[in-house]
Amino acid sequence: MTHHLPINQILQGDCEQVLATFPDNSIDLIVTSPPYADRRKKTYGGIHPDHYVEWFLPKAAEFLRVLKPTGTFILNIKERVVNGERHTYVIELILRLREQGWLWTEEFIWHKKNSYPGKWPNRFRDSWERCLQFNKQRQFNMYQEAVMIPMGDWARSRLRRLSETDKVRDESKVNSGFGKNVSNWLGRKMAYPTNVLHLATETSNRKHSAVFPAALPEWFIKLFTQEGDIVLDPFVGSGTTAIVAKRMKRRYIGIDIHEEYCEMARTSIGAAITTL
Amino acid sequence: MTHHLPINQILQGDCEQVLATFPDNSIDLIVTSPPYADRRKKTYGGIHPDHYVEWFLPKAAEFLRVLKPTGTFILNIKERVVNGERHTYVIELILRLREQGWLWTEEFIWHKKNSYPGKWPNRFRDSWERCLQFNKQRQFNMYQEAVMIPMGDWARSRLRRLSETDKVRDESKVNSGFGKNVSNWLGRKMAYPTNVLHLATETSNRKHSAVFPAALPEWFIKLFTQEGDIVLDPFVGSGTTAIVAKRMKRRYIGIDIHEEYCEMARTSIGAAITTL
DNA sequence: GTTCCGCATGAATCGATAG
DNA sequence: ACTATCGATTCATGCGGAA
Repeated sequence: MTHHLPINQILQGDCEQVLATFPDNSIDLIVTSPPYADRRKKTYGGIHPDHYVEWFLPKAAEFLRVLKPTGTFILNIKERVVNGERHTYVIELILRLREQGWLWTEEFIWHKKNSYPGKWPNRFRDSWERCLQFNKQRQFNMYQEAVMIPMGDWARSRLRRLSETDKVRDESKVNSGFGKNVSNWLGRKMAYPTNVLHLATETSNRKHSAVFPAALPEWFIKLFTQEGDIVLDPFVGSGTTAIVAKRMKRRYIGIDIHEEYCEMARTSIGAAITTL
Repeated sequence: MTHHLPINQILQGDCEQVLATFPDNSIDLIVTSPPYADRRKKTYGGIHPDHYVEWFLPKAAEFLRVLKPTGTFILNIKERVVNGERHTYVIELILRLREQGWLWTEEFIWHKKNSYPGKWPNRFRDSWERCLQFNKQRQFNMYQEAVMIPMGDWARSRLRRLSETDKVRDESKVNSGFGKNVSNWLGRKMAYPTNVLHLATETSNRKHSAVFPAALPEWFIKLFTQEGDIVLDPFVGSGTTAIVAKRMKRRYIGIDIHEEYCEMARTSIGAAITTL
C-alpha cells in the first residue's frame, strides 16, 4: 500500500486511525492541545481523568511513527483538580510516553495572564498550563533566531510587573549582578526568550472559541519549522493551528473527530489571509 | 520519652534523624528548597538523580508525621537536564509522596524574572521552578488576604459604574446576593494572586549555593501561617527561611547537615532585624 | 486620530443539593 | 454512600463605540 500524505487538508476521524494511513517519518512538527480530561461526557472529548493515559497512548504511538527523526511534538495540557487535588494523569503520561520511546526534552510554561476568575477557600486561580516538548532523538531542528524578542519589549515586560518590594530590592543590588547584566544588553537589539511564555487567552473573539491563542502555536511553529515544512495538529478543533501554519507558509494537516469542527476549521482556513 | 520541640533553633544533622525526636503534629508549615540532584556536588554531596526519590522519601515520611493536620508542605524544586532530557525524578517523587499519604494540592510556578542569560543549541534559559504544595488533609489553614496584590487598571473604570451584564449576572443569582456583591466590589483595590509567582532571584547571597530569594518563603509563610506559628525548613542552608520567619514573628526551626551552614544561619539570624 | 470607557466572556473550582 | 448537576464566586483582555 502506498502511503499518501494529505497535505493542507482537514480530515475527519479519530487521529489514531487517520494517521495509520500516513507514511513514517514525514511530519516536521506536531503541536496540539488535546481534549482535556473531564468526567462530564457532554463536553468535547470528555475522557475521564482515570482513563486519560490509556486513551492517549495509542495515539501518541502513531505520532511517534509519523514524526521525522528531527521533528518535535508539543503537547499543551494541564491537569484538572479532582477531589481537592491536582490529578496525576499528566505526569503519569510523561512517564509512559518516555517508555514509548519519546524523549522528554523540555517543559515550557504558558502563563495565562487573563486566567479564569474565581475564588475558593483552598486555592488561587490557575493561571498556567504545560507545553511539553517531546522528541524522537537528541538532535532535532530548532530555529532559535526566529523567536527572538526585541530587547526593548523584553526589558519593558520584565519591569512592568515588578512590585514595590522588588523595585527596592533591585535598587539595593544595582551595583552587583544587575548592573553587569545591563552592560551585556547594551548594543544588542534582540534577545532569546526563556521557557516561560506570557500570553493572554483570546476571550473576546465570539466566533472562534479557540482553546488556545494563535500566538501559542505560532511561537512553536516559528521555533521548530521553516517555510514549507509540515505541521500536524491531530486535535485541530476550530483550526487555530492550521490557520496559523498556512499564514506562516507552512504546510498543514489537521484532524478532528467531530465533523462540525472540521467544517468550521475549513471555513476559517479559507477565509484566513495568507499574507502575514 | 518526652518529645521536645526546639523552638527558634538551627540544628545540625540529617533532618530525618533530627526530626525523629520531634512530636507528632506540631509544625504549621514546612517550606524548603532541598539540595538539587547532582547539581551542587561540592556543597551538598550531590545526590544522583536516579537515587533522588529513594533519598528523599524517608525524610518526607518524617515531614508528614511532624506536620499538623492543618499544615502545609511547600517543596521548591526543579528537575535538571540529564543527557538532553528533563529527568523524571521530580514527577516520580510526586507520585511516591502521594503513595506515602500526602495530598498533592497544587503546583505553583515560580517565574524567575531575571534568570541568567545563556545560550544552548537545543533549549532556552530555564526561568521557572516548581513550588509543590502538599497537605495531610483537604482542610488546611490558608490566609489568602495576606498576599493580596494591587488590582489592574481596568478596575478603575469598571467599578465606577456597574455594567449592565454585571447587574444581570448578579440578579440571576439569589435575591440576597446582589446587594452583598456590590458592597464587596465597591472600593476594592486589591485582588487575589494566581498560582504563578513573579519573583526575581537574588544575586547577593553568594555563600550558600542555593538561589532562594527571601520573597519566596515569605510569600508562603504569609499565606499559610499566622504570627506565632511554627515554620520548619529541614534543608535550611544559610538560613533564609528562618530569617524571614523570625522577621515575620513566626517561630522557626532550621535543620542542616553541614555545621558551617548552621553557623552561618545562626549568625545571620542574630543579625536580622526583628521589626519588619 | 487618539484616548477612554462599556462590555462580554473565558480548558475553573467548590460546596450544596438532588438523584 | 456515591455521583451528577447547579449556583456562586471573580479578574484581565480586546473589541467597538463614544468623547
